[in-house]
Amino acid sequence: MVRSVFEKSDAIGLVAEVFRELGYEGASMSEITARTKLSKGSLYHFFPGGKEEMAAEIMANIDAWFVTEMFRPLEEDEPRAAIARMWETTDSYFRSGRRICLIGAFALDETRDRFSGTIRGYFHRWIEALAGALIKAGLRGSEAKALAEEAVVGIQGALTLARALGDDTIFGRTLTRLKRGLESALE
Amino acid sequence: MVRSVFEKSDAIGLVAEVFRELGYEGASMSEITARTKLSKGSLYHFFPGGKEEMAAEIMANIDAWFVTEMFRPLEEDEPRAAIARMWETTDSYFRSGRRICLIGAFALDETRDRFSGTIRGYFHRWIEALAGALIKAGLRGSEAKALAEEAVVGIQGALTLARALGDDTIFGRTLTRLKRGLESALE
DNA sequence: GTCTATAGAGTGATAGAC
DNA sequence: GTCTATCACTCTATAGAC
Repeated sequence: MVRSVFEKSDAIGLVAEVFRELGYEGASMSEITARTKLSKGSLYHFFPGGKEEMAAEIMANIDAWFVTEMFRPLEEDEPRAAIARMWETTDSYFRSGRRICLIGAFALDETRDRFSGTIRGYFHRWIEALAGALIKAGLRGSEAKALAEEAVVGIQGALTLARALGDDTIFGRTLTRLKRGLESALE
Repeated sequence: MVRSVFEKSDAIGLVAEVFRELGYEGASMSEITARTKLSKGSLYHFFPGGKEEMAAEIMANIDAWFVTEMFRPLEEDEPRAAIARMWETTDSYFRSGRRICLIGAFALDETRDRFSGTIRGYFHRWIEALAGALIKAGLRGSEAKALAEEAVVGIQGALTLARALGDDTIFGRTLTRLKRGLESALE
């Protein structure tokens, strides 16, 4: 018998891509087993709570990644450098718009009610961390908050339109516009 | 026996709200019958093609509404007045951000593959109609296109964040910002 | 031997179609 | 309401690591 041994963290990444492509309700266990090549035994071993636990762990995993790679740098590092890295991180994480934001997608339907704390926390911290960096870089609080909100709104909207239009250029174009908006406010 | 007689157009509106709340995969036939009070018999009478036909007709219906109320006015009426009305129509249609964009939500998961033509056409026509009005109002084509895209991106992003954050103010704030951006470009 | 990870048939419930 | 397919999930068996 051939055995492939996975770590739980591998399973989280594989299952995450299925949820990202199919949505929470659209990702059936049989599609998850088919696409990940993980058996039900493995999946229920890693996630005894089933689909809901899978999604919760995936979201926690995404949130933790953003905290490490983006939010904490914005909160703690030199603000202008951290903001510059934020744009790069955003473009590479979302693969120039070809990959959607799972947390944003879950926010749109009733899936939100299962995970509302994580969803709200993720977007709230992103906006607050960016606004904080803008304040440290010299902006007034009200302007910083407005620009941070505008940036996160723009990123989410561009992800929706990139997929809706099948347009590989709109995400990069939007990031460039948002980046310039912040830079001109900081001059 | 009490009978409520529905027209197909009534059924479309009722079922649309269920899809909007639950998503395509999340909206099971039993939830649709429970929430609309329409029997399975009525639903299959109106939509012999089942769920997929329901969703297709709902999207066509939404698209037609936007063509009449927003896209054709932008294309044919006095541009500044049509743009001013677009902001009002957008705010009231999406109920100040409490109602999501069904077509945008369908774009995010594999549901998109079923309806990609309608989804693409809707957003493409919105951007083109707004850009056309901006050109008629005096802007250069490249600037008009960029601002139109920015507006539709911002509307979609604000809808996502309004639901994600449970924030009733972000949608109105975003519309005001986008409106001012267009107005200052037109001065 | 014990233990964990895996495989996948089997469960009752519920899906969408009619 | 009735149909069959598929749903999320359970459970037994067993492979390999120790």
